[in-house]
Amino acid sequence: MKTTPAILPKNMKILKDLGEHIQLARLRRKLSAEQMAERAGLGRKTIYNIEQGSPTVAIGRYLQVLFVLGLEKDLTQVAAADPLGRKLQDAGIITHKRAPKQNKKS
Amino acid sequence: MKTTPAILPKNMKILKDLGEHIQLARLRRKLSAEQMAERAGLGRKTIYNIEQGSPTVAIGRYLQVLFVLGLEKDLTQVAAADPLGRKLQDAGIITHKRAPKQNKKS
DNA sequence: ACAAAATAACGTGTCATAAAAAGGATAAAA
DNA sequence: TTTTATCCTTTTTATGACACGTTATTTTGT
Repeated sequence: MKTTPAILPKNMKILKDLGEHIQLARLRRKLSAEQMAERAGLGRKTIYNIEQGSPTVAIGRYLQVLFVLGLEKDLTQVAAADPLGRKLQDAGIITHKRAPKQNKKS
Repeated sequence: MKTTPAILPKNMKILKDLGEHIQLARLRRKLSAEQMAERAGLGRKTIYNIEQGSPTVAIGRYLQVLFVLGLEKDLTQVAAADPLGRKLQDAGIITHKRAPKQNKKS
């Protein structure tokens, strides 16, 4: 019975901060939680959960909210740069479509 | 019967791109989807869904994956700046903890 | 070096179950 | 009075386990 994987406090904070930023952005636009819910096509409670930084809310719903705020573009930056990955790639030049085989058995 | 809210193609693309970026980051690290699943504490199918840009995957699971890749910090940038919101705020200076009353029903 | 065989990674389906989301209700705060 | 925090219940949905065929990569044989 795999349950929701434990999320480190450090990572919870990331979501909590994200929720706070979203709430502040909403308030700056003078929108009530209910108005936000309507415009995003979600329930009031989901808005609440998002602003609390709940890890269980689907990313699509976060996106709907960000879209109402006009902030959806921010998501395009996530995982886009990956400087460490580039470095790792430089070490082994060839680009694959799949991960290399890792000699699982025998 | 509120179902999953329709997500605009434009927004779907954002998620699709995010998924691709995550997959590329994984491949650069030479991790198989299964290894990623183990490290993130998720199923391989969820990894697959994330890399396809599924809007239904919980943000906490995206976060777990980003954390394995060392890219979780990218999320801290989302909704953090809000230049439009600042402008709007400048227009009406006062900051509230709640949205203003909006005369709902006469 | 080249082709074929071996094997691991991947795409995708089904199904049972854990979990998300909405709706309603209430109390408290602004 | 309106907005917000939070609880509870029910319906809907996502997730993980398993499985199977496909495809990429590596290895083996010549």
